[in-house]
Amino acid sequence: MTSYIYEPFEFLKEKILRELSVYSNIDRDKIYVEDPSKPDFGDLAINLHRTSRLSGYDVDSLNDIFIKNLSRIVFVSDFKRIGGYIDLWFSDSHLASILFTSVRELEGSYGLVPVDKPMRYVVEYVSANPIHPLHIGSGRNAALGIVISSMLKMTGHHVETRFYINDMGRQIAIAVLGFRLLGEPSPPPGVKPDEWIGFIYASTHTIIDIRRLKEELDKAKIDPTRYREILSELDELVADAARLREKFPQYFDLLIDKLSEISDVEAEISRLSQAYERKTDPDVVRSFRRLVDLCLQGFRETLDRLGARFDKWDYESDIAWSGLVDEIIELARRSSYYGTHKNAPAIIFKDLQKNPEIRERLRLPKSLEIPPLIIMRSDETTLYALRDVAYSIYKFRDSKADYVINIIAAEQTLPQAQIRLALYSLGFVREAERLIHYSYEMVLLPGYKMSGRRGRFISLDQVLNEAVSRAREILKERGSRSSEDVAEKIGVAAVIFSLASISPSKQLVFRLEDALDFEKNSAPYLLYSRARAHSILEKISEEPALEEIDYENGMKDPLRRQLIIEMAKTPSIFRKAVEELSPETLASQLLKIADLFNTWYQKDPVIHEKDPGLRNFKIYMVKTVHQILTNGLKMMGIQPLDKI
RNA sequence: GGGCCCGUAGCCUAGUCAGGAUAAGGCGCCGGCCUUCGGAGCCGGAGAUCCCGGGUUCAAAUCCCGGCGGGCCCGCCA
Repeated sequence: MTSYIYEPFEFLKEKILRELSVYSNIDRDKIYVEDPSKPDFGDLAINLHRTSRLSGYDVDSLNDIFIKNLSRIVFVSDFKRIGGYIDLWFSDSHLASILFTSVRELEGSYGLVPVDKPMRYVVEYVSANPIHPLHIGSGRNAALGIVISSMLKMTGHHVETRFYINDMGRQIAIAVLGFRLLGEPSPPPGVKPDEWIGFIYASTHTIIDIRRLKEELDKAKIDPTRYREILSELDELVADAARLREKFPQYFDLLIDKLSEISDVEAEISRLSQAYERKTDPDVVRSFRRLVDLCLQGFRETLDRLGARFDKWDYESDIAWSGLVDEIIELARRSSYYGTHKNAPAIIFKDLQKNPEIRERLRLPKSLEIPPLIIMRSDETTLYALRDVAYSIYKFRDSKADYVINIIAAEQTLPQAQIRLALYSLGFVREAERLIHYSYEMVLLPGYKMSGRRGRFISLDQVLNEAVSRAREILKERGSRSSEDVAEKIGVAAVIFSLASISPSKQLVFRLEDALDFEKNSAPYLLYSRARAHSILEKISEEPALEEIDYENGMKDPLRRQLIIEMAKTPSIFRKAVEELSPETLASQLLKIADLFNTWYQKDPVIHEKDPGLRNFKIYMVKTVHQILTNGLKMMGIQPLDKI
């Protein structure tokens, strides 16, 4: 006999409503219930007005019918009409016994509701350009990707994670130009490879820009306003250059020399870029890959630290070389949506995007007008959007995916919509409908204007290092004797949690001091709460028998009762969080459980409880808290710590 | 100019999609506790025109319309 229930609260709620429906002869779906706004209003509230509208009965008749029948339901212990509501209370012993039985039978997985239909998901995330270290924005992306993929995995889906390596385009070519001019130097000792590449990229870019601006300055002498503008821009650039030079003067100066020998820098950048895309010059290809791989080496170090793991690393250039892009171009040419836009070959979405049904199915923003997608430049090289169409198809094929989730910043809403429309118009209807742009807003650092191409940068590494050293300090202050490893884990967890626990649609101002505020609303707080629960359980040698739990007595205390109710609801809330891909829902439920647990255990001894029935009850409460926090933290991509 | 996202106490956040009770939590502030199963604690308090204005509804933070403020996007860049 299976004796566990995945969602105890939902289970009882449905049981009660079905019985009530039968007794009252009103459809279950027409009885409208809500979560009461506070514990005084019961465990569940029937909204009489709403139910009246749904069922056709007037409020007073409904009240009479329900009041008469509620007393017949064994799972309801009490009920009360207050204003427009009938508030009802679950039978204490039933609720707690279902909860604890499930906790025991589910053997550590309480809180995780297995999905009905496991699906194959691809989660593509981070995918940062490999020309400078990861920054805090990539950190938000990584945190979201970690949570989304572990939520899906832990509830039974198959997940493949992918990192798309944007190794094409002008930016990389600029870095490669500088890299080659310097003789492709390895990072100096102690310098992280991505930081090294970031230096080369920013220096090259800045030197080129200074040179270009100086030429413009000469031409602008006749226009005083423009002249002053350029002058002030130049000032800023020179300051950036000075700062960059300070890092590695000999390399910086060498770069200036070498660049000055090139008469047409732009042409050189284009030459490199095209040689790579067309794979015409093996030496250039080798340089690109060497630079990109160096940078990725640095990325991996940081991502490993965060716990962001990737099953596949996909080079954009491999997609471009694979023939898939040519296939797509061919398909586009034959398509009825083919046309020209700005004198370039394009897919025109004019009529297609007016169809409201298609807009709905492709989840295109209501009034977003989507311009044509240009499929290649006039020099016949490809554009990133088209390569991305090819890559989307590749992801579906290679992973045999049911859904592909792209975790990509909100500023790419339009190109992402273009990709879905392009897929649709080329006949990849299923892919178009199942490609999900998981969008998130920017991360701002207060008072700091970041710029990768100027090397003005706070890297994710710096943020993590600060978080860890702050964690170390706090541990020391508290007299903890835990290892350096614990400080590392707490610091990293704090950063992940602070980046993933607020709605992705909201802009996030990242304040180091907030993320590192280990008091409340933070990973350290959750970890600490779980460690307490863990240590209580460690001190208990026996496994209490479920039959020896005094449920009635256990539920008499309002603090205990409130925690029990919240814990019985948790699996459903977690399930909702997974269905809606909503890390913030997960985070706030975890905080709620931790808050209730801390408030309760503080004044109600568990181990020292004399009454055996009550003691067993409390032990099971701690067990339940422990499981919920363990599983919830794991879904957040945070490994629990038994000792802090 | 057009579009997308955001606006909830001094500050941060949940609730908004699926409208319902006195708008929920945290930080900070004020006052109190001292009983460490892990004090990173506990109790109490003050603090909100839910950006503004209209509309729909018995009922609006939530839905609709119009504004305002902030961010972002509208490239043969990625």
